[in-house]
Amino acid sequence: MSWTTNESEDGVLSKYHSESPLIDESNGGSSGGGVLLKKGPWTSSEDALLVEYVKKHGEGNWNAVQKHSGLSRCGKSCRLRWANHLRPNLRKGAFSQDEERLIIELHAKMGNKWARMASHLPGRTDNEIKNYWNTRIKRRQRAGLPLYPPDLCLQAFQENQQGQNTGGISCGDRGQHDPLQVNSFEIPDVVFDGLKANTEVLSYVSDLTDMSMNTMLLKGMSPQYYSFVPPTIHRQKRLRESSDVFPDSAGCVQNGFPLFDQFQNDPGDKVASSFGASFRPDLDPNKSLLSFDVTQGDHSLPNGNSSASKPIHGAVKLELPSLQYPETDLGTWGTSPPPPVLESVDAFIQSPPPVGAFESDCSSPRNSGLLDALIHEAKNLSSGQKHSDKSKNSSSISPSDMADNGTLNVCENEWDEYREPISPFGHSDTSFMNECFSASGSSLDDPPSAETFTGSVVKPEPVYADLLPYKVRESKRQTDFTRPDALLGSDLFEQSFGCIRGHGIMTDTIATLNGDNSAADYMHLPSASSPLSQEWGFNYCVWNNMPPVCHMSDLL
DNA sequence: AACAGTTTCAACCGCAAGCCA
DNA sequence: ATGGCTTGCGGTTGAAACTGT
Repeated sequence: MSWTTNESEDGVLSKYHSESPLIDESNGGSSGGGVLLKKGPWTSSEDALLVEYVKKHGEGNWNAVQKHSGLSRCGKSCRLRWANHLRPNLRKGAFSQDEERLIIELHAKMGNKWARMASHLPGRTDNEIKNYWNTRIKRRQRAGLPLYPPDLCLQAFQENQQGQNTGGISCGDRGQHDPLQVNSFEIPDVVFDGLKANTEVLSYVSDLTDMSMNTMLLKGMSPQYYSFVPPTIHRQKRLRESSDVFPDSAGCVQNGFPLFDQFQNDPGDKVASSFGASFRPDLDPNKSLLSFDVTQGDHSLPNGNSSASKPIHGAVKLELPSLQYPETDLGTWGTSPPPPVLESVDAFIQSPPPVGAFESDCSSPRNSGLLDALIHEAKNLSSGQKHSDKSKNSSSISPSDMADNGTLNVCENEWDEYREPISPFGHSDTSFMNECFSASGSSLDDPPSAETFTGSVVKPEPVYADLLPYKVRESKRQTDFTRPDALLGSDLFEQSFGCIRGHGIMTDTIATLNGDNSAADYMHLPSASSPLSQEWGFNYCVWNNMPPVCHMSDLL
């Protein structure tokens, strides 16, 4: 138990430990008289005093609590205790599914505006919501899942388009929309809070109409694009992470296969290495997004075409919108010392690399809700396609690099075959896979158990059952997703992974994770001997967009 | 059972806005 | 206009609880 004087409320002048939960009022009752103020956990007697005080005097004037109640707590502490624990009508316990969904929705809309979010969740405190969200971020990061359900992004986008079509921008939280009254996963005014009254930014919103969501999602808008970095991350921290994430020749960026670094703490190490070994010989850097040549520490390519851009294609594809990191120096990518692998992965998910071509065109709605970033990214992609020439000579990645990349086209074309016909945008493969592999859960937090490749247990990620694409739902009826064998043998699985059949990656992966050869049986595949080159681009796309290899652990 | 690693959550801190004298 | 005070907010910390080995 620590104590401090209230001579400086925020600056602790002295601390010491005491056995006594409460300080004797005789120590001094004046709030300005250097009274020792207690810190740390509240005791029930303190709570009682505070409750009694509020009953008598009402809320507010918290600095007076100490005077009138004998509590040796600073006003701030009293207010916090009251607000978070003592006030009536507080809802305690785990968030319900509806609440969780609402939080996600609200966060997409507001960003880290915990207090505002709390006002939409009766009985919940900003602190609770904040803690929940931070936990969620960690979990989803670790699992390699997007922060937001793809549908949320789509919905935001559609809302935007509707706004365009009806001659106006859907403007943010106007204080009228009460999400509690929204039946479904509706986010009518999501996204554009930060765009109001900013014509420059709005201009890119209009550009959005040039591209479909399909384009956005399929041409490099991998799921990780909408696992946007939360704005909670300090700029300085972002910078550090951004540089950490792009060490020179080592690691995720270099090989363009970021998520697979997660294998490195796992027996799946073998998988990671097998990827490198399997693919390198056949890769054509001009066609593939990836470069597995670990010798490319200078980011140069065999064809001499590019510098930093090509090898990090995959990274950029996987990354978050650059708009939040315009200040990060691209040049630092290759100079920072290699970070710990897992940190790297986490940071990689969280902190996108800056992309010069991206940052050049638009101002960044940095402080807006996270989905703003998606829109921003979409605009960047769009504009990048329009100005491909400009970026070709750039040392940084540009959207056109991605757009021009034949692999992506392959990816898109092939994915069309697998695209969910009912879903308006074919449903991202991420959601598809996420949902496939976690579809057995009925609760938002109740999918099958998942383990990360760090070996630590990760709380399963929410499943948005009602967001399941039709095909998945249909398949779900016929397949027991709680049973890996059933899933692996199902048509759904076949469809999902059919794209990567033929080269044995999946087989190897599963076999590795299983520690046996059963995967080959499940996959009905020839094993690693099959040619890779034709399929690699699309394969990569699938893996790229697929969450997470980690999710293979869900399967197994 | 003991230990270590991880997660959760209550509480603290610093800052900023609003109010008022 | 200014400075002090109060309140509110968002980020961070650290202890407790939990889980795996």
